[in-house]
Amino acid sequence: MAGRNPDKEGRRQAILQAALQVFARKGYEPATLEAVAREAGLAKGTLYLYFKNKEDLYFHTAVHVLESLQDSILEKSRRCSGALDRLRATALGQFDFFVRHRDTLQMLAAFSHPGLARLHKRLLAAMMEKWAGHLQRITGLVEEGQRAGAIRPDIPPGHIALAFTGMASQVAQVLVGFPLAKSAATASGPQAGQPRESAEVMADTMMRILVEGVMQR
Amino acid sequence: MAGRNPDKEGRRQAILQAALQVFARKGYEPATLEAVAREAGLAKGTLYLYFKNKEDLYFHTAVHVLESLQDSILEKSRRCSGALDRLRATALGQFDFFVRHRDTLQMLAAFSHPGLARLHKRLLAAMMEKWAGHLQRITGLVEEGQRAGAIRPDIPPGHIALAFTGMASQVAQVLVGFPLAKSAATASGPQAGQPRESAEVMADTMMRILVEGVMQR
Amino acid sequence: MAGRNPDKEGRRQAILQAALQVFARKGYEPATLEAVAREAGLAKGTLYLYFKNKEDLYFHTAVHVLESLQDSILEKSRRCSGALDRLRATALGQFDFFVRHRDTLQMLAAFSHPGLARLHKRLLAAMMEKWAGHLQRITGLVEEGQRAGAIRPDIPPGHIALAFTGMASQVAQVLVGFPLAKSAATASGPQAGQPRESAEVMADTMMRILVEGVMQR
Amino acid sequence: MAGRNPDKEGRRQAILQAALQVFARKGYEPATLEAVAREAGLAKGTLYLYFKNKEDLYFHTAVHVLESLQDSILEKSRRCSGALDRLRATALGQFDFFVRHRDTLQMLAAFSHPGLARLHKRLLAAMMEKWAGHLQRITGLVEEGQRAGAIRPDIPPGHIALAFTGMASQVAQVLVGFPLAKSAATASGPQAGQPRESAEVMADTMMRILVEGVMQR
DNA sequence: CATGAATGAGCCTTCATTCAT
DNA sequence: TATGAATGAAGGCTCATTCAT
Repeated sequence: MAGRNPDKEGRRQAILQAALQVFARKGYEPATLEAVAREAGLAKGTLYLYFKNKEDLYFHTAVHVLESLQDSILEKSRRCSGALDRLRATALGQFDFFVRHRDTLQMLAAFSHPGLARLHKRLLAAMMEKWAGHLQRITGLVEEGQRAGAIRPDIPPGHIALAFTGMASQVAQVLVGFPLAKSAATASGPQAGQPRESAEVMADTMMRILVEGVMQR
Repeated sequence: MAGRNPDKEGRRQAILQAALQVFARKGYEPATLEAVAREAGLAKGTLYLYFKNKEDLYFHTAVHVLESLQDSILEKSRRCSGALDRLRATALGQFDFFVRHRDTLQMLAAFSHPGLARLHKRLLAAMMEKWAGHLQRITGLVEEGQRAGAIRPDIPPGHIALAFTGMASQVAQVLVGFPLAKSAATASGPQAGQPRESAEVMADTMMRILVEGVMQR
Repeated sequence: MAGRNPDKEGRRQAILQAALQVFARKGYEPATLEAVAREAGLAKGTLYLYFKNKEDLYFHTAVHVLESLQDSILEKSRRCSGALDRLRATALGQFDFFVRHRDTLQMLAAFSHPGLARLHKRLLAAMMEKWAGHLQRITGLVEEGQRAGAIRPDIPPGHIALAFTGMASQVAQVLVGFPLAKSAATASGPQAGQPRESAEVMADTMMRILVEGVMQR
Repeated sequence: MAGRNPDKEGRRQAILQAALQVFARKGYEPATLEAVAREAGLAKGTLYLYFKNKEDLYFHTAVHVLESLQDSILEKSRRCSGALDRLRATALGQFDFFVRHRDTLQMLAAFSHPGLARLHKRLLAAMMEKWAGHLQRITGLVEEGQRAGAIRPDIPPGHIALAFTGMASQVAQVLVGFPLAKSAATASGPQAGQPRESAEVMADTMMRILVEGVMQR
C-alpha cells in the first residue's frame, strides 16, 4: 500500500504526524503550514507534493487520527466478551487513547470547525464514515446487549449509543484536562468530587451510571 | 447634544447579535469583522466604538450567549420541584434553547479554539464563571437529590453531573442537526433509532437512561 | 484681535496649547486629534470649527510656538546693547525658553517632517517667515557687530549666523536632554565634559567659542 | 537547491536602498511598506522575509546609513594629520556625503520621531552606538588638539565637539537645500551671503569660525 | 456653537500557494 | 523530488473627517 519510492510513504506519515501535533496545538486556522513543515523537518513546498492543500492535509490527518483511535479501541474491546464488557472496554480504550495522545482529542475538537463546512465531499465523507463506523459499532454492541437480555429493549439502541458517546467524550475531556470540562468536575462545591481519577476508575463509574442509573433503589 | 445615534445600548446588542450569527456560522478565526459589520448594518470601524477588538467582541458575545442560555434554563427549571424534575427541566431547557438558537450551539463549539487560549484574564474568567455556574447548578441538583434520597449517594455528584452534561450536549447536537452527531443517530442500521424526535421526547429518554440505567431488570 | 464671541479666541488658544503638548509628545503623524481634543477638554468635532484640518492645526501651532519663542528672545535681547551681548542674550533666551518649554523644541524637531512638504502655501510661508525673521535678526546683529568693529568683516554675516544657530540648537538639545544630543555630550570618554551645565554657562561657553575660536594662542 | 533568487544579501541591500529613499522622502510614519516594496521592485510580503517589520526595517536602514556616513568621513579624515585638519576633513566628509546622498540627511532628520521611542533595545543601542562613535571621534580629535597645543584647553572638549557638530549639521542642511535652513542663508538681506557655496568653501569657512572665532582682532 | 457617533480609506502584517532552481 | 524565495490577497485595526442632533 506504500508508494513506489520506499520513502514516499514514510514521508507521508511524518507529515501526518507533524500535522496532528500542530493542528492539535493550534486548531485549524491558526495552524500554519510553515509550522507543520518545520515539525516534519521538511520544506514548506514539499507538503504540496503529498497533499493538495491545507484542507486536504487537515482531513487526511483527521482520518488518520480516527483510524488510530478505532484501532486502539478495537484492540481493547476484542479481548472482552459480552456487550457490557465490550462497552466498558470501548470507553476505557477511548480514555486511554486520549490520555496517551491528548493532541488527538484537541484535534477532534476542531472537527466542528464551521470553516470546514465547504469541504471536499469525498474527504468529508471519509471522516463521516470513520466516525459513523465508531458509532455504529457502539450501537451494534447495544443491540447485541438487548438481544442477549442484558440491556433493556425499550430504548432505541441509537439513543443509548448517543448517551454512551456523550458521557464518554465528556469524561475524556476531564481526563485530558480541558479547561471547561475541568471546571465542571471541580465545580461541585464543598464535598467536591475527586476529578483526577484514573481512566479505569472513570470508565467504571461511567458504566455504572449508564448501566444501573442514578436512581436510589 | 449627542451624536448621530445616541442609542448606544441598542447598537451594542445589535452588534452582539450580528457577531453571534457570524461566529456561529464561521467560527472564531474565519469570522471577519467586515462580515459582522455587514450583518449589523454598520461600518467596520464602528465595531471598535463598542468593543476593543475581535477577541473582546468574541468574548462578550460568548458571555451574552451563556447568559441567555442560563436564563432560558433557569426559567424552565424553577417551575419544577424535586431534583430529578429539575434536571429534566434543565435538559429540556437546554434543548429548547439550542433548537431555537442553533447558532448558539455552534458558537459554543468554538470555545475550544486554541487561538483563544491566551486571552484577557478578566474575560476568560467571565466565561468560565458562567459555564462553571451552569455545572455547579447541576451538581447542586444532584447533591440535593442525593440528600433527598432520590439519587444514589455512592457516586460523586460531580461525576453524575458530568454524565448529565455529556449526554445533554450530545443530544443537543443531534437535535440541532450537527453533521457528525446526526450520523451517530442514523448509523444504527436497519432498525435505527428515530433521531429527529422532539426535544421533549429526547429529554425524557435521556433522563430515563440517566435515572434508571440501561440494564435489563 | 479676538473673535466676536468673547470665548472664541480663548478656545482657540486652548486648542493651540493642547496641540502643542500633543504634537511635541508624539510628533506629527502619531498625534491624534482625539488626543488634542481630550487635552483641550473639547470634543473632537469642535476642533474643526477652529481649524480646517490636522495640517492646518499643526501649522497654526507651529507659528504660535515660533511667535512665543521670538517674544521670549526679543525680550531678553532688547535689554542688552552691543551686538555680541545681544547674541549672547539671544542664545540665552533660546535656551531658557526651550528649557522651560521643552515640548516646543520637540515640536520644532518635527518641522523637518517631510510629510509636511506638500503643505498649504500660505501656512508654509507663515512658518518660513517666522523662522526667517529669527535668522534675519541674528544676521542683522552680526552685521551690526561687523559695522561696529566687534566682529571680523571677512566672513559673510549669513555664515556666521548659520554657525550661531547651529551651535545654539545643538546646545539647546543637550540642555533639554535629547537622547542623541545627550550622547554627544557624554561621549567624551574618561575626562568627559560636564554636559548638564546651566543654560547660562552653556550660553557663555558657546559665545566664547563663537567669538574667540578654539585656537590656542 | 535553492529558491527563486538565492542572492539574499543582494536583495537585502536593495531593500535597504529602497527603504532609504522612501524613509527620506516621507519620514517614518508616512512611509508605507507598499512604497518601499515598489521602489525595490518586490512584493510587499517579500520585505518580511528580510526584516521583521517596519520598525526593524527602519532601524537597519538607519544603521546602514550611519555606517556609510562614518565610512565616508573616516576615509577622508584618515588622509590628514593634525587635529584641526582632521576636523576639517570630518566636516568636509560629512558635507560631501550629504550632498551626494541627500536622502541620508533627510533620513537622519526622522531620528527624533517619537513613534520610535519605545524601540527594540538592541537596535536602538546599535543606532546610538554608531552616532556616539561619531561624536566620540570628534571629541577625541579635539582632545588630541588640546594635548598638541593647537586647541585651547580651557573649554571642555565635549563642548567644542558640540559646537562643531551643531555648525556642521546646520551647514549640511544649507548645502543640501533644506527649505528652512536655506531661508536662513538667504535671509540676510541685500548684502546677503552666498549660500550655495561648494562644500569645500563652506567647510573652510566653518572651520575658520570655529578655530579663529568671529571676533575682530 | 458643540458634540461624538459613524464612516471608510488605508496601513501593517500573515500565510497559503506557486514555481524557478 | 525537494526546496524556499516570492507572491498577493485578505484581515484587523486606526484615525481624520463628517454630520445629525
